[in-house]
Amino acid sequence: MEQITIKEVAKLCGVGVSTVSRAINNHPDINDATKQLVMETIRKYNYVPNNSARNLKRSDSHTVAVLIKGITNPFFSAMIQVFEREVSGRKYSFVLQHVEEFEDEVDVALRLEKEKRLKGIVFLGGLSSRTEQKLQQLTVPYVISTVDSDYGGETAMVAVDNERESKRMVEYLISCGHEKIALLASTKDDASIGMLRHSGYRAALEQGGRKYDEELVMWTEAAGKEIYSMENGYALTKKLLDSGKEFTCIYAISDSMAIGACKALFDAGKRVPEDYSVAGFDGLELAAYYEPSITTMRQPRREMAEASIGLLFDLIEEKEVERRRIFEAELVEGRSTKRLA
Amino acid sequence: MEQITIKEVAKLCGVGVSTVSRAINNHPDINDATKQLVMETIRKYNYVPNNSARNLKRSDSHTVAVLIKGITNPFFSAMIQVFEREVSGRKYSFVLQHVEEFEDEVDVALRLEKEKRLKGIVFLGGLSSRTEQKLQQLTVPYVISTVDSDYGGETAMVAVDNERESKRMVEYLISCGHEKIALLASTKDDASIGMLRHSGYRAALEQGGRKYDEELVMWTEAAGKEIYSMENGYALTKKLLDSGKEFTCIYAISDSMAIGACKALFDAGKRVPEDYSVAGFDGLELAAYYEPSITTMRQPRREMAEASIGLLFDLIEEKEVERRRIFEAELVEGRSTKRLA
DNA sequence: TTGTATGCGTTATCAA
DNA sequence: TTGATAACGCATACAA
Repeated sequence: MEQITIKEVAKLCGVGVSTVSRAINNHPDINDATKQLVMETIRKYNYVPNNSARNLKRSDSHTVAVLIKGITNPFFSAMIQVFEREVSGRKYSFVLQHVEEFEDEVDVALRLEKEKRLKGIVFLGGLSSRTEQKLQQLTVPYVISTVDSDYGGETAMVAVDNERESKRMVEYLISCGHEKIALLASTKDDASIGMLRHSGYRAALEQGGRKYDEELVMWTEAAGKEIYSMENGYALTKKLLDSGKEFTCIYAISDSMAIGACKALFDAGKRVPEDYSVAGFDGLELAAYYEPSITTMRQPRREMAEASIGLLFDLIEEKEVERRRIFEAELVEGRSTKRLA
Repeated sequence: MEQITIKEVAKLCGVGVSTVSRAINNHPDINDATKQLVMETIRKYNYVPNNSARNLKRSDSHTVAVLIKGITNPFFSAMIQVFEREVSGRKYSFVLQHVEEFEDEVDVALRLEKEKRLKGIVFLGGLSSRTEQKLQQLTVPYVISTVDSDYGGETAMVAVDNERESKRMVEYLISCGHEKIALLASTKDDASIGMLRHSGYRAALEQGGRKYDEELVMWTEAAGKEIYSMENGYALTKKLLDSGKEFTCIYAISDSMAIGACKALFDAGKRVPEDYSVAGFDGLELAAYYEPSITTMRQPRREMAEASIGLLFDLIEEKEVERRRIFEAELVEGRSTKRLA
C-alpha cells in the first residue's frame, strides 16, 4: 500500500494541491462540485493527510494537551473523560499525553508545544520537581491541576487545599473520639500533596490538644514503588501492626492505601471498624464499593477537571481571572470508621 | 520567549545547520569540539528540535505505538509499564495513544502511522468494530492484544482463550455444587470478549448437564455506560435480586462487575459467600484486596504485554513466527465463593 | 473559484 | 570534518 500524498490526490482529480487542501480543511471558497470530487477520490484512495506536515505549516493548531504522569492512577480516570468533553466542546483538539516515570513533564511539554503548536497545557497531578525555570520557557498558558503546592506567584492552578482538608479529616477522626491516629504517609522527602496532607494531620492533632507522635507516622520508604497504592497501604499497615504501637485509627493519605490497610487488618484477624477505624482521602468510587465503605475526603474531580479547562481557556483568551481555583472537599462518612464510646 | 530554530543555533555557533543536526543526532562524523560547542549553545538557548519537522523528514523513526481505547480501564494499568520497559529496552521510542470513545482506533492508527512514521502498532483491548478492510491500509505490522476475537486468518494476536477460560471458571463453580449460576454479561450485541465469556458460560452449563437459563443471564442494557464497571455490576445484581429468580452464585465477566455485585448483595443484607457466591474474571489486583477476596480467572497481563511487544518486533524484523499467542489464565480461588454442602 | 510558488524546520545528499 | 542545498508534505499568499 503506497503512501499517497496531497499531490497525487490533486493529480488524480486534475486540480491543484491548494484545491485539495481547501477541500480537506473546509475552506469556504471552493466550488461544491470540485469539493465532492476531491473528497470522493480521497476516500477511494484512502488518503490520510500527514499530521507532521500540517503541524509544521500551521501557525494556530487549536489544540490543547493534558499531561499526566501516572496515567494509570484511578484518581485521574474520571477526569479524563471530562477533559475530552470540555475541550472538544470548545472546538479544540485534545491530546492526552502520558509522561513516563523517568521523564520530566516540562521537557515533554516543551517538545509537544513545538511539535503540535499547542495553545495550552494542563499538568495533571502537578510537577514532580521544581522546574520553575524551565516552566518559563513555555510560551503558552498552562494550568497545574489537582496539586496545590506552591509553584510561585502567578502559576495557574486548580486543586483542593490539601493541607486544610487533611486537617479536617483528622479533626473529624478526633471528634469521633480517636486519640491515637496512625498516619500512612508518603516519602519523607515528598514536597507535594503527600507532605501537605501530613501537615494537615499534624496540625489537627496539635491544635486538637493531641500529641503528634512520630512513631505513629508510617513513612513510605522505597521511592521505587507506587506510593498511593493498595500494596503500599498494605505494607505500611503490616509494619505498623508489627511495631506493636497502640492506636485505634489509621488515616491513609489515599483511598487506595486505606483499602490496603483494611486488607492488612483483615489478614491479621482484625475487624474494621470494630477493632480499628480506617479513613482515606480522595473519594474514589472504589471507596464506596469497598466493604466496609471507606470514610474519605471526596475531591470534586469532575468539577476540578472542568475548572482546569475553563481556566486554561480563560488564559488562552487572555481574560483577567483569578489564577488559583481552590475547591472544597467533602467529608464522606463511610462505615470504616466508628465513634469510640 | 522566542521559538529558536536549528538555523539560529547554527548562526550562533558560526557553523552550518547540518553540523548542528549532526550534533543533535549523535552522528559519528563530527569533531568533538564543535559538538561540545553546539550542545552548549543548545542548552544555553533552550533549543528544542521541532518533532513535526523531524518526523516529516525522517524515514525510519524507530517508534512503536500502543493504542488504547479506555485507558482508564484498570485492567490495562499494569500492562502499560511493561510496554514502556519492553519498547525502550529495544532502543525504540514508545507512544501511548489514547483513543477517544467515539473514535475509530484504526483511523487513529492510520493517522499516527503517517505522522510519526511508526514501525509497528499494538491495539490494546482489541478493535471495537470490524474494520478489517481498513486494517489492510496499515503498512506496518500490528498486534491485537488481550482480545481473541476472530479477526481473520493472519492477524497477529496475543490473548487468553476467553471462551475456554470462562468455561473453566463455570466448571469450577459447578464443581463447587452450584446449580443456578447467574451471569452478569455484556450487551447482547457484543461481538468481543463479552460474548466469548458468555459462550464459555453456556458451554460449561450445557456440557455439565445443567440447564442454560436465559433468565439468569443479566445483559447490560444501555451501551452508554461502561460495561465492565463496578457500577454496572451493582445495577445488574440489583436487577437480578429484584427479579426474584433463585440462584446461589453470581459469575460476573469482570472483576469490577463482581465487586459491584458484592456491594449490591451487601446492601441487600446478604453475605458473601455465605448466602451467595460471587466470581469474577481478569485477576485484577483489586480482586485480591477486596473483602472477601474475589474468586477470579487471572490473565497473565504482564506476560501478555511482554509477548505483544515481542511478537510485534518479530514481525518488524520479518521473522517467521506463530502469529497467535494464546496464554493460559489461572483460576484464583478467593473467599467470595464457597462449596455447597 | 482555482493554480503556482514559497516556506514551515528538519535531515540527508553531495561536494568541498 | 564541514556547509550548501534539496527534499519531506502540507497550507497559504498571491496571481490568475
